[in-house]
Parts: sequence; C-alpha cells; structure tokens
Amino acid sequence: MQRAKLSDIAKALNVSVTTVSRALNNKSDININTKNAILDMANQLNYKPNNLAVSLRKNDSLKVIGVIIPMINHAFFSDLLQGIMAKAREFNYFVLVGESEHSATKEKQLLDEYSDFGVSGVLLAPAKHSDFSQNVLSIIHTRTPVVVMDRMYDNYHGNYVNNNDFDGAYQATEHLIQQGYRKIAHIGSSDSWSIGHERKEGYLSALSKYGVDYDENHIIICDYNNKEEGTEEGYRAAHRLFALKNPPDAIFSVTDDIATGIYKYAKEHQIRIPQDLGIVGYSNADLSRFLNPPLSTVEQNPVKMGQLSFDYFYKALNSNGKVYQTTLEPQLLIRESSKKQ
Amino acid sequence: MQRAKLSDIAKALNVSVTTVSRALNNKSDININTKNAILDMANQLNYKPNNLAVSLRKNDSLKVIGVIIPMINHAFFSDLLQGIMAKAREFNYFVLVGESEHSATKEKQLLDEYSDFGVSGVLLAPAKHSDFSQNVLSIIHTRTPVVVMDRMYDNYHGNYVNNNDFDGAYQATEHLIQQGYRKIAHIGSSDSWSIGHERKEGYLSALSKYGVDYDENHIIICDYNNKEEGTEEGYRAAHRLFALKNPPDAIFSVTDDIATGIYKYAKEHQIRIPQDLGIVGYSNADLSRFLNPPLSTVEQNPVKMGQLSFDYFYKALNSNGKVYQTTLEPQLLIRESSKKQ
DNA sequence: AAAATTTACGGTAACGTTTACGGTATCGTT
DNA sequence: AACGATACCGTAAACGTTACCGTAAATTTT
Repeated sequence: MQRAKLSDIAKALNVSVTTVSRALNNKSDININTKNAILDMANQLNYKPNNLAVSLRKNDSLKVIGVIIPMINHAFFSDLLQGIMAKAREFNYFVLVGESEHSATKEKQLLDEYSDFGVSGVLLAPAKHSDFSQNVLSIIHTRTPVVVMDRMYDNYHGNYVNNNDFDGAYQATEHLIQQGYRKIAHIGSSDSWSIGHERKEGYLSALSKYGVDYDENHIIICDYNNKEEGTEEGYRAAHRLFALKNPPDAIFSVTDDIATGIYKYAKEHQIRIPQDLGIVGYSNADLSRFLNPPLSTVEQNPVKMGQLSFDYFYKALNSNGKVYQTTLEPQLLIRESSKKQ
Repeated sequence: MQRAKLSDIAKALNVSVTTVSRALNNKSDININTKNAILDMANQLNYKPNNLAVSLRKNDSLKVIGVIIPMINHAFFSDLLQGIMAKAREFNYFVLVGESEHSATKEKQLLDEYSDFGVSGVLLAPAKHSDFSQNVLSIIHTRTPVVVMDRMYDNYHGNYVNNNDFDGAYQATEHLIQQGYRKIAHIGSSDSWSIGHERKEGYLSALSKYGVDYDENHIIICDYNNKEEGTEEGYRAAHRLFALKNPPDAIFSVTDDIATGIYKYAKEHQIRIPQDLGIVGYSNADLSRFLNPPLSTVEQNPVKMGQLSFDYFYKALNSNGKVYQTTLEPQLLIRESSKKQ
C-alpha cells in the first residue's frame, strides 16, 4: 500500500538498487533484458521516484517557482498568472501561488517562506506599499532569480517586466484632448506606488504638451485594495469632482475599477457619458466592454507579461548574473465612453 | 555564498550536528548556553533548514497541496482559489496551481505530476469532460486525499464540496414564473457535465411544479471554454431562439457569460430587458452588476467553497478514511433584468 | 593463448536532516 | 564509598536516491 521504492524493485528481481536506478534513468552499462524486467516491475509496482530524495541527492532545487501577487481574483493578476503558468508547464515547472493582499509584511513573509522552501525562482508582483529594501534584497542576495512584475522599485537593477504606464496614460489623455475635452480630471493612486506615479506623470505630460491647463483640484488620489473598494472610491471621487465650482468634462481614471464608480455616480446624477463626461480607464477589465456605454481603456497585455516573466526567470537561472528587463507598450482601446465627436 | 547547513554551524562551534539540530528544534537534553550560542550562529550564518532533507528524513510529504482548475482567469475559479489559499496559509500549506483548460488529458497529466511530486493532497475542480475512472481513481488509491470541487462525478464516493445547482436553477426559474413570464427558455450546457445536467433539471422541475409548459425548441445546449466564447454562444443561442415562430419571453441562462451574449443580441434587436425579455444568469460574475440593466443571477459562494475544500482536505489527511461531503446552497440575486412587474 | 578491452553489475558514500541509543561527567543519596 | 539519577552531548543509522569506483565475466584484440 505504501509507495514503492527502488529497493522494492531491486528485492523483487534480485538485483541491486544501483542497477534499478540505472535502468529507470536509462543510463548505459545495463543489459537490455534486465532493463526491461526492471521497467516491467516498476510499472507493476506503480513506482514513482521520490522527488525529495532525487533533488536532495542531485543537489538541485525542485522545479518549482513561487509567484506572489497582491490578489488573485482580479482579472489583471489572474491573466498574469495564466501567462506564467502556461510557460511554466511548457518547461515542466510547478507554480506556487500566494497572495500578499497588498500588505508589505505578508509579502515579505511569503518571500521568506518561498526561499526557505527552496524554490528555483520567484516572480513577484509587488504589493502597493511593498518595501524594496526589506523584501526583495533579502532574497536577491541568495542565488534565487527574482523577476519583478508590473510595477517598479526605485534603484532596482534586477530582472523585471513592467508596463509603460507613462505612455499608456499619455495616450489616454491625448485621446481625450483630441476628442475636444478640455477640463480633464485625473483620479489616480498614491505616488509612492510606481504605477500611480507614472500614470499621473503621463497624464500631466499630455496636458502640458497640448497646452491644456489643469485645475489642481482635478487631481484626486485614492487608495483601495479590491474591486469593490475601487468602485466606492471612484464614486466618492466623482462626487468630489462634481461638487467643485469648476467640474471636469472628462476623467482619466487610473483603473477600470474606479471608472465603474464614476459610471455609477454619473448615472445617479444624469451626467451623460460621453456627451457631458468623457471617461478613459485603465487595464481593460472584463466588464469594461459591457459597461453602458462601453468604457475606453488601456490594454496592458498581462498574459504576455506573465509569459515573458517566466522566460526571464528561466534565462536568469541558466545565465550567470545577466539581467533581463522589458517595458511592454500598452494599447489604448477606444470605445464609446470617450467619443465626444 | 552557499546556503548554510547544520554541519557549518557545528563546525563553527565545535559541537556535533546532532546538538545543533537539537538546539534549533528546541528539544530537551541541551544546555541553555550552547543552545543560545547555536541560535546565534544560525542567525549569523542565515541558516535555513533544507526542506527536502527534513521531509525525507521525517518521511512525510511536503506541506504542499495541488489545485487543479479548468482556468484561472475566470472569476468563479479565482474566487475559489482565493478561498483555498486563505485557508492554506492559515495551516501553513503551500499551494500549487495548474490549469486543465477543460481538457481531460491535461487534467490527468497534472494529477499524475502532482502525485509524482508528492503533494499532501489534491483539490480538483474537474474539467468539463473529465473522466472519473481515468483521472481520479488513479490517484485516489494512493493515500493522498482528494477533494472534488464544484461539479460531481457519478458513483463518486469521496470528499467533495459542490453547489446545489438543481436548487439554484429551480429558484431562478421559479422567480421568472412568479414575475409573470410564461415562455421561459433555457440556454444550458452539455448533460454530460453534472452542472449542466443539474441546472437543466432544476429548470424543468420548476416549470412542471408551476404547470408552465415548455417548448422543446426553447432548450438550447451550447459548449464553450472561455468567457469570450460564452458570449458568442449566448449571442448565437439568442439568435436561434428569436428566429422561432414562438420566441421566449424569458431566458434562464446557465452562466453569466452566456447572458452577456443575450444582452448583446437584445440590444442589437431592440428587445427590451426586462419588459420584452426577462433574464436570469448564474454565478454572479463581476460584470453582472454592471450590465444594463443589472443581471439577476445566482450566487455560488466560491470563496466559501474553497475554504471548505481545504478544510476537508485537512480533515481527511488526519482522520483515517473518513469522507467529507457538502453541497452548498446558492442564493438567487434579484436585480433588474428579471423584474417584469 | 595471453593481453586488452568491453559489458554488466554491485558496493559504498553522499545529499542534509532527524533520532534512537549510548556514553560521560556531575551531583545527590545512602 | 558506592550507586543511581540526571544533564548533556556524540555516534551511527536512516530517509530514497544517484555518482563514483571497482570487478568479474565476457568479448575482442594481438
């Protein structure tokens, strides 16, 4: 009833454990007949090698990578994970998954646990308030390759795959300007988060490039950790914007989650989209296509990001100290919510 | 630069490996001073136990469970996974995740690989055309606990957590009847899939209970593997239904994905929801709240299902041969899409 | 026919731990 | 003074596997 081991096969056939091992790993130095007998017996006993023992003996870690993402039930991250898993399967790696829930301490804990576990590498999509020096440095000085995904740390010189958030925001804002909107607000997220920072800068850059002035009150920063909170924050932000003497005629929202909150507010207050208010979101959430009207947004290609991240892990594992970095280009998807003309 | 081991600490302090082991696992039979010295040195050398060696020696498998789901980037399954991961963390288990992509062979492969790997247990949300005898039986006769989630196999007597799909469908259909709809169609999925079967039966049962006849042409079976295909299938099915001489005035759809396709068709053909057509979906997808009008649907509590599944794995691991089974009760969420009155 | 080579296998050690067991020193008891 | 108890530590074996070395027999070469 127990799992069969080499010695069981050996005993059954009156050969040594060494011979059995040789047969199963089809090495040379073995007679074809004994080999076949061993293979048969292995089959019969349903032999499965003990990975622990193999890895221990071979002195290499298990073919396992650890993935840390802020949350799993969010389309961006589950797409990212899908990309990773597809590539991992291709290269016969197992994938451990953990959620940081946007907490720096949980992230650090997971990182340590993965490291203790002996993963071959870590793919990390940092939490919002992740602490680079605390978290990543601690594992980086081991030989385990790390790939940082989605967002960036300051002064980080390791492997990463992220998005050109500046550019995505620039395109989105430019598009709103070209459509004729002139009072373009931005609902963003904390500057301490690279993504929030970059998107705000892209927004500002487009405004200044086209000589559109902006009202300081038109930038609202909010913070949230899941979709529901995002909707609420968006609603509240919209409320604040439309309470101003000078309300905006368009909003570039840092996420689609927030945009849904704006929709809700607009509907309740008979603000017509896109006539009275143009909206562009970010990240092409599933529901963005189904909103009424469909939401213009920025596609980030999370699946591709995941695939590339695994590739970089794999390359980093097999090259010595080489560093792999890519910034993916996002695409603006123009739908009804921003078509003033 | 290499990972420190017990012998390194031992050498540094001129004690035996055994003593070091005793100190670190705070066993008795050790002097408090040597213990402290060892702990200090361990810290200094950044010692991390080698899990492979520990598990090998202790003869227990790693604290790892394998999760197999049809796809990750679908709200139901990522919620399910979240529930599993939350509980797993609580009990200090790692979670391996793999996608079957609704393919029976990939599922079988993953199952074997997990088994080879030596996971402590497997949580399986079977693919649509999963083959019980092939897949699950092969692992079940090892001592690894298996929990089947979401759908059921015929003649399966092991651990499971699923939903009362019959009841959910019954509630949904009953609600449509009570709202005054009388020509209620069903867009369902293959009978070979327990979920499809149960939901169809629930639908039929409600109709017969209330003495509402049904048109055989009003049942359309479709098959799809991801959200986009679901939308397309829904669109096509709606097209077929409204090409009938006797089109329906309501549709109970087996999933929200399909319902979005119905919405699309309805919008294009000026069919008003809920006045001309009542719709109830299934599974409370994110976007269902944001559809116009908001879609009535059935909530399945996937997070709870995930938590319970882990609990059952854990119990099964520690009890001997006891079997744990639960069927969760779904809740009908009534929104605008089905309010005729 | 002797020497050289190849074939096919076994023995041993090792990967990094844990643990059963044994041993020594110290102390208290009678 | 002799003995038992206790505290502390080391030795060795074991978990299942593979790498390395050795060797007898079989085969080829000279």
